Amino acid sequence: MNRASDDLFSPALDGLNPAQRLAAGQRGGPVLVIAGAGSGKTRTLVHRVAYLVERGVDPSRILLLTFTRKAAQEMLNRARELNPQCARVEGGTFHSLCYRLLRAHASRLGLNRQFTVIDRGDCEQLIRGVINEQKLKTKGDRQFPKARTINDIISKSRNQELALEDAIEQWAGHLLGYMEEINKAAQGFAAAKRAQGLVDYDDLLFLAEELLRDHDDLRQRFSQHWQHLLVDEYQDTNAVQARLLKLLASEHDNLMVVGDDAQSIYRFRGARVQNIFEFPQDYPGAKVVKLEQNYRSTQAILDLSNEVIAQAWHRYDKKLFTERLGGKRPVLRRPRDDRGQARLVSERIAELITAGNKPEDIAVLFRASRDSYELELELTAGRVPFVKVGGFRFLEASHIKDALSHLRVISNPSDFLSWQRLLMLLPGVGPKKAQTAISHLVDAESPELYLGRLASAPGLAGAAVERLVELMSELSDPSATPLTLVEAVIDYYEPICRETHEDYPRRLRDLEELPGLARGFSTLAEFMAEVVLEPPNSYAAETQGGRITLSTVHSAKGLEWPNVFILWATDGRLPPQMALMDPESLEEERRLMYVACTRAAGELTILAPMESYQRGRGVVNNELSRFLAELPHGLLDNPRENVFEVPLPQAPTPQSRGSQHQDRPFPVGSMVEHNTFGKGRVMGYKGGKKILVHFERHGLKILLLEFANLNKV
DNA sequence: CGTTTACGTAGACTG
DNA sequence: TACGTAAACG
Repeated sequence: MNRASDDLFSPALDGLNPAQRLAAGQRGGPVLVIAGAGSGKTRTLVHRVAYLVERGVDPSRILLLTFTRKAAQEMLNRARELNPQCARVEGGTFHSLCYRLLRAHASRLGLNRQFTVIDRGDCEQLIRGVINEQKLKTKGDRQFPKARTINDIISKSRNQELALEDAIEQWAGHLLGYMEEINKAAQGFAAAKRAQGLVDYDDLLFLAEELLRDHDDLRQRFSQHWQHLLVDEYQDTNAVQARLLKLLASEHDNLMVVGDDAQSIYRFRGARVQNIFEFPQDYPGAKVVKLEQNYRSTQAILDLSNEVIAQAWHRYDKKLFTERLGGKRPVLRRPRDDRGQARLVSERIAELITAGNKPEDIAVLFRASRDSYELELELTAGRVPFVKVGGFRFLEASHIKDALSHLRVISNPSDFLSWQRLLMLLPGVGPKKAQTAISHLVDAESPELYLGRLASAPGLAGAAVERLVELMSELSDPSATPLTLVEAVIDYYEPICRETHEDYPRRLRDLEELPGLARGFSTLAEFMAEVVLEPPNSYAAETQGGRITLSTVHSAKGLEWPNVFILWATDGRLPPQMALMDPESLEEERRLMYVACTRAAGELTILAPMESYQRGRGVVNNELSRFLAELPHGLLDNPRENVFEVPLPQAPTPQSRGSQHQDRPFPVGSMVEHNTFGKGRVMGYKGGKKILVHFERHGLKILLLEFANLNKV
């Protein structure tokens, strides 16, 4: 009878705590799950999937969207253990979903059906080409923005949906003088993509939105097809992703999003933490469930983490708690410099391993990829095996791009970017000859024609070209599998790689990874899309056992280890110098520190070298990261066993601490009214003196409490 | 002579 | 790594 009671006894909800059960056992409609770090978010989603299937929802009509495809696969594997039928649930990333939709309906948008997905490096090269072609840069102009910078600006303007000028103003004010050139570059870039059938990551989202928005039959069809949508990491979605969800959910509103505003760390690439705040308004009647019990860390680590995030502008107030009371207090150590830091960490790692800890239970986290450089040297010297995650991307390595460019022109012959790349591998061919050869290819329509023209293009002759033509005709065999194609390319490219790269042994080893990736794909297009769409970090991580992990904080998102080290917890590194001027960036850095701390289950060691060497400035003193310096005493252990180490800075004065918690006249989340700005919602407090309000008509404002003159609504 | 290639140096985050 | 310049190539 009682509908709630049959849910309560659903086997699919076994083993969940009450809050998790409440979330996983929703029948439908919009649901927002605020899932604190380590609160069993994945577990909840897994059980949610099993619950829906158990209730009779066709598994293939459930769609699970996650940050990486690997995350989706892992969740679905776990769900399958609860109910084998869950194997048929569909899962992936936003980008892979968009790719599928576009692939199936490219013609509706007038898009080349053979379109190729390109990565950031490709975008930059395309922009570089436009700059040269249109002579946007006057010779010797050192101020002229790099292709990378221009691409960043374009991508930011698109992700945040700002006019290009506004994006330049906000992110690169010093380049306002190049407005016209950047504008032309952006237009040329867009034109080049269109002409060559290239689609970048941003395009995937916007084109898919266009497809569903402008073609009502498709919107209806897909929305009806996926009856339940589950979205992980909602705090890191951007505006267009939120609109895509709206379109996909339009027929039923069965949308569950899961996230944690305190862990939003992708603002720099367009993520809108507001999405998670606005969800209840976007979906009136949405249920909000908070998961606050942490199953990962000891109380000592949570105490620190809670304080780190306590002053953040986050609206969904929550305090993590755990049953793992006590635990070792996190340790703060202040070695003299990065070598001292590397030595301390590697020594401690050696101790941990000697004491019986497994290497794979140890992780070292840092803000930027190069922050681990000294430690890598130290670990290599000490023969401690490690795997580094983040920073380097397999697919962006030049030798991988070289090899793949041959396959790209097979699946999309108008991909001139790849033609250029592969032609320039030929001896005696530089940008000029490649360009003229390509202009002879332009109006060829079939791969065969391309081949004919390639062989006869002016300036191209000789044994190397013959080998290339031979390879291309081999690759044109429509019955060949991706695996055999990849092997043919490697056979062809290997001698070139040996010639051009000093460090060819390492590069050849990378190339040997490709056949393994290609295995199992039946079409070249599928394989190429997979390789571009799946963040390549995950490939290496699969095979690693017996190694400690070195990772950027971003790449560590969602993961945990019993023992965690955080490097460079200093002002200038975490937060980085660049973030110090911009309050919103600084907030993101604080969340990053929070994410870093909450990765630790049992033991957390934070390092903050006293000094560092900076180009142009020599040796400089480092302040302890402001996110730690502002904390009350007692949360961190600060041993003085090392001569270079210094005690914690002065504890904050009693009144400043007191004021943080007491002078909060309006509860976070409540509505207030301001004389000029009108109504708004309290998002949080800043430093005890400032309040953060999101006004309905004026957006986010930081106001001084003393003068704001706010009234309760 | 126009191109390609080799080389030295400035500059770097995060996916 | 990428760009600018200079040497080498054809």
